[in-house]
Amino acid sequence: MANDTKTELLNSAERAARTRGFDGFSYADLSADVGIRKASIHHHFPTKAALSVALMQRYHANLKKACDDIDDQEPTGGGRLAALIDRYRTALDGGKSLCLCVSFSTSRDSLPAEVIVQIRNFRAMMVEWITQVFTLGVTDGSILDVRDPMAEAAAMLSLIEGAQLAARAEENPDLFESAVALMQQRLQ
Amino acid sequence: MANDTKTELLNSAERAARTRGFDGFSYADLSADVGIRKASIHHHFPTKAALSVALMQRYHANLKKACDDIDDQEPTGGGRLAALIDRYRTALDGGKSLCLCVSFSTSRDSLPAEVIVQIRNFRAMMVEWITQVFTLGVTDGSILDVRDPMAEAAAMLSLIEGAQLAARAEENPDLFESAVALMQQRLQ
DNA sequence: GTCTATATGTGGATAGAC
DNA sequence: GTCTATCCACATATAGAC
Repeated sequence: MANDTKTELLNSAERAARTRGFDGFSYADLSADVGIRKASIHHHFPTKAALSVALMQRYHANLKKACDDIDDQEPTGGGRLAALIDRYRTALDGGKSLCLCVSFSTSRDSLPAEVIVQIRNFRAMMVEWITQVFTLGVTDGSILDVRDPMAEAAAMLSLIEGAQLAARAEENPDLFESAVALMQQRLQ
Repeated sequence: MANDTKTELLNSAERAARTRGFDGFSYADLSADVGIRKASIHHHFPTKAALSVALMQRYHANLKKACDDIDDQEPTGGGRLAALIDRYRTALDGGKSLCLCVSFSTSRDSLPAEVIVQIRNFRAMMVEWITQVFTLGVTDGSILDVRDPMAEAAAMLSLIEGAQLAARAEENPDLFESAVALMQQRLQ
């Protein structure tokens, strides 16, 4: 079930979208990557718009689960925020890949309206989770100098997305580290 | 000299690239926008790669000048940083447009090697300038809680670029404000 | 579910007249 | 410097056989 064609197509498409953007890959690329003909892809995803919806849906679910897993494994606010930063660091893949949400944002006008809604929901979910993490960090003293958890959360998400973008621009993961260094120093 | 065809093409291309990404516009779009035929555009910019180089070159010069102007007009570090944030806020155009550097970063693989170098130079220039602003802000006391000016600068650039991206994702400038609110509170 | 074959549009780019 | 006309590659998508 995990390695069926549909899943392989989603994997290939997500990799492509995150490295080259939504307008930067085609069904021909997926065809070459997965090893089936272009026309066969349409059987699984009738249009590229439908594919983009499926991508965002799976991405949202995956990140939600990642946040839940972090909650299970890290007891402190600081530990949870550090784990989130690490997740984005890993997703960068050495400066070759972006968060799908970041990648889709620049291609906004090429995407169906449904994906725009999905992007809004994704960001709302992330900001809400990060806000709770900051709130916990105040309570347990594991994050320094927290003024306003909600404002911190909005800034935090922009910071790590911007840090990914900087690293992607030069394909240099050091730029991600430079951008998040100050924030990491606040985590105990 | 300011409104010749070449400049109009650059203006149209920059607007297009910043709203739809480098892969999101074509010579046909520029043709319709500027009012000359596709083939005529090739007289001014033989290839799209050459056009992208010209765009980044002009963008770099424009931002350099903007920073110089801010230096002239704002005496304090806090004032200068606030002016930079305002520049990025204005560039957002209500959530429709990104910094060219941000837009190009996601299309990295479609761009000529020369542009990648230009992006690196652009970011280096910006980080250097912001670092000096933070240093001044420590001296004159106009920016609160500055730990390390260089680290602050890297984080600052990622923050405002990420904030633009968030606002662009939902075409909602409020998200830019939410992301930069905490930073603005540190400016006197 | 995958294939071949094809339709139809658009991409960047060139040749040569004016 | 701009035009018409054209090239070729590639995009998404469909029809119908196996």
